[in-house]
Amino acid sequence: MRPRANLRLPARVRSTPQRRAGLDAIASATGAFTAAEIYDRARATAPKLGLATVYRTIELLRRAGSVRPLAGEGRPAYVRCRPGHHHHLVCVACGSVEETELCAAPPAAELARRYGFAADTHEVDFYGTCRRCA
Amino acid sequence: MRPRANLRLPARVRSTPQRRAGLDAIASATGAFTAAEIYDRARATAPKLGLATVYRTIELLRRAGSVRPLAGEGRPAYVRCRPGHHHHLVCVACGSVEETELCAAPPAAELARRYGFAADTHEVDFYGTCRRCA
DNA sequence: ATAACTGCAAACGGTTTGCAAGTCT
DNA sequence: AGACTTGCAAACCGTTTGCAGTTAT
Repeated sequence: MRPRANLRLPARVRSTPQRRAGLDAIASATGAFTAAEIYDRARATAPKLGLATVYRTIELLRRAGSVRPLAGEGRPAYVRCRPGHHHHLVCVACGSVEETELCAAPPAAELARRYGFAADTHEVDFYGTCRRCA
Repeated sequence: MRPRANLRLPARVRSTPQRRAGLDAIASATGAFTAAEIYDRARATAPKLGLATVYRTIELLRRAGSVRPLAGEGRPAYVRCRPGHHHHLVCVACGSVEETELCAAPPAAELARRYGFAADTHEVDFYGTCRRCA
């Protein structure tokens, strides 16, 4: 559980029952989630919801920075997150995802100096066992 | 081009023409590569090679730590790499991939203290522009 | 001799797309 | 009214799998 993230649709899009249902399902997700899970959950309130619409809603939120695809091990999944720089602690036991502002990235200046590499972004995900699954 | 990595099959597997072809194609890859690219390239030397065999060869090397799936943006791909702890600098312009041993990952102790999280592994990939594409 | 390996083709799972019908503003 | 959104079903893409035949050891 947890104080639910304030999750909103981007400015210029319409508010439809389907989007609200998807949004609510994502807002109440506790950890990593898949599109199918959101689909199942959201259909409780919007029975005729289509899976494609769920994907479209996720994409909407991804562009807004409120959802990220999770790259690592196992099945593809997404995480709800706040915009801005942070990384994820992914529990391989229960799938919960916690955010941390601790950043594993060497400073860009160091990469530039040593490799001539201009880093735009980086992806960092930690995989391990969370407190409750320990 | 570049000094080619010494890329070898794991100990207990058989050396077949198909595997050698796949192995060579991977060994001579300059940056990130897809299974389909390896397939195309390897068929020059092993015309009857099947795509499934390419995947099986990649999996072999992945388990040996010589190849990693690349998570980030864009199409799925793999990178050849040496075993051991390191991260990747992925050029979004040309697709080249460089390894760096630089790692500023927060020490496991810090994650444990702050989040009760026991980190097993982490994935870090940098996306930006390499020296030549600057 | 035999266990490992291969190609093929079909199956798979997640995601995307084209389109006609419906809905928000 | 008009642009945006939706559901549906089919298409897509990368990957995996079952299997009968082949090959390295």
